Parts: sequence; structure tokens; C-alpha cells
Amino acid sequence: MDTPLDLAFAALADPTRRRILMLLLEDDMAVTDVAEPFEMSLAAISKHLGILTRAGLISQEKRGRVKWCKLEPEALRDASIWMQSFGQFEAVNLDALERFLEHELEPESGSKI
Amino acid sequence: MDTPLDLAFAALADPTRRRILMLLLEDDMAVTDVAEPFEMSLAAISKHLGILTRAGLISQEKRGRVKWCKLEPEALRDASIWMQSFGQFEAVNLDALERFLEHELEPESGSKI
DNA sequence: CGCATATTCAACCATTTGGTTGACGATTGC
DNA sequence: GCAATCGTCAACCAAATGGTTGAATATGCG
Repeated sequence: MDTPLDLAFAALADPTRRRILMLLLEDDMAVTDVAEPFEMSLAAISKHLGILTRAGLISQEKRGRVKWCKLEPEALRDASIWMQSFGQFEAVNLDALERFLEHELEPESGSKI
Repeated sequence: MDTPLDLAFAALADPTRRRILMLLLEDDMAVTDVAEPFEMSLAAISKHLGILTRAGLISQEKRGRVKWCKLEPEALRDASIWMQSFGQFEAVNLDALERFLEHELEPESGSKI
């Protein structure tokens, strides 16, 4: 009985899953390749991908024995709209965006994304 | 060990907590008044408010025996920015990100669109 | 065919989450 | 002073979460 918003926010609440989304920003990837940078089992990553898929944040398509994972950023729209309904974020606050990007996307930043 | 983003998204993942935020959008409220529309115990609402507070999404100030709850939209900012920047990143490379930033940082510059 | 690769499934485990109830401390008002 | 109100705390509970391992299922390759 989870709403789409529940699923999206819950999916985004996990840093591993946010890192996965970041990875997929670059390109579509196979499950094994998604898992490679992480220090956890492939099965765990597979579960995370399942959660992201159920939340609609990614899609998975099997071609041959490889399952390709693709970002579906449209699903972020509802969550984004929900937040904007608070009226505080008309457009992106760019100062904040810059600070945020410097802090969060810094390559070796200890990956606390 | 939870980052601010973890806390914010996790807090937003619960529909009760999102309803609470909606309530507080209208006005600051006492804990008892926040709890009134919900069919659960005051203690449960108190816990939810604690989670929202730890996530920075609200603040609580005690005056007399009444604890007032106040929306703190600043904490929504990072999460909102995360999502919006995420959307902008998609289908884009770093050059495009730069153009995006320039575009957004100088809305009066007359170039673009 | 037979083996390696890609991914999931199933069972299990520890921890967290979201809720309850009842007792408790603090504050207010009669 | 004393009772009612405001809110939290502590203990407890069921269910969900995030991880593990090992077996199972496809698929591709030589």
C-alpha cells in the first residue's frame, strides 16, 4: 500500500542506491558492472536495483544473459513537485546547487553521497 | 552515520510525516494539535516529530508546557536540489552542466532560449 | 555438450521502524 | 496545593530493511 511518493523517497533514502543512480547517470549498465564499485555482494546490489525499479527510478531490460539498468529520471518528477509544493524552491537555488555539487559530487569525497 | 540527505529522504518516505509537514505549512502548531487529525497515539506523533526534527525539516521550541513545531524548509533544499540537479544531469555531459549553470546563474543575460 | 558468466532466489540474521501502552516530569490554572 | 494538561520516556511488539551465503536458472561460448 505504498504510494509512488513513499517508494521514491524510501528508495532515495539509502546512500548505496543514490550512488547507483549517480553511476547510471553516466550510462546504462549491467547489474554486474553496477555492483563492481561496491563492497557488498552482487545479490545485495540486485536487491537495491529491485527497489529502485519498483520505485520507478530505473528500468531494467534483459538482453541475452545481461540485464541492463537504465535511469528513469521522470519518476523523480513527482517527488520534486511534492517538495516544490512547499513553495520554497521555485527554481533551483543555484548558489545552493553549486555548493551542493562541490560537496556531494567531489570524486574522492569519501562518497557520502 | 546518516548523512543529512539520508535523514531528509527517510523522513519524507513516511506518509504520516509528509502529512505533518503539510499541516505545518499552514502554521506553527503544538504537538497535541499536530496529532489531532491522526488516528494514532500522541506518543507516535511525538516520535514522528522527533524524526522530522533530527532531519532538520522542522524545529521545536518549548514555550511553557507547549512545544511549538515549525517548518524548516532549509533542510528540504538539499534534497530538492539533489533531485532537480539529478534531472538536469540526465542526458547531459559536464559541458552541458556548465551551460546549465551559466544559464541559471545569469537569467538576465539575454542569451539562450 | 559442457563450462563459465550473469543474475536471481531462498533462507537466514541483526537492526531499524512504526506502532502500542503506562508511568513519569513539567507546567498551568483554579 | 492540587488536579488537569502537555509531552516524553521506557518497555515492548510485529514487520520491514539491508545484508549474508549457497543453490538455482538462464544464457553464451569453445
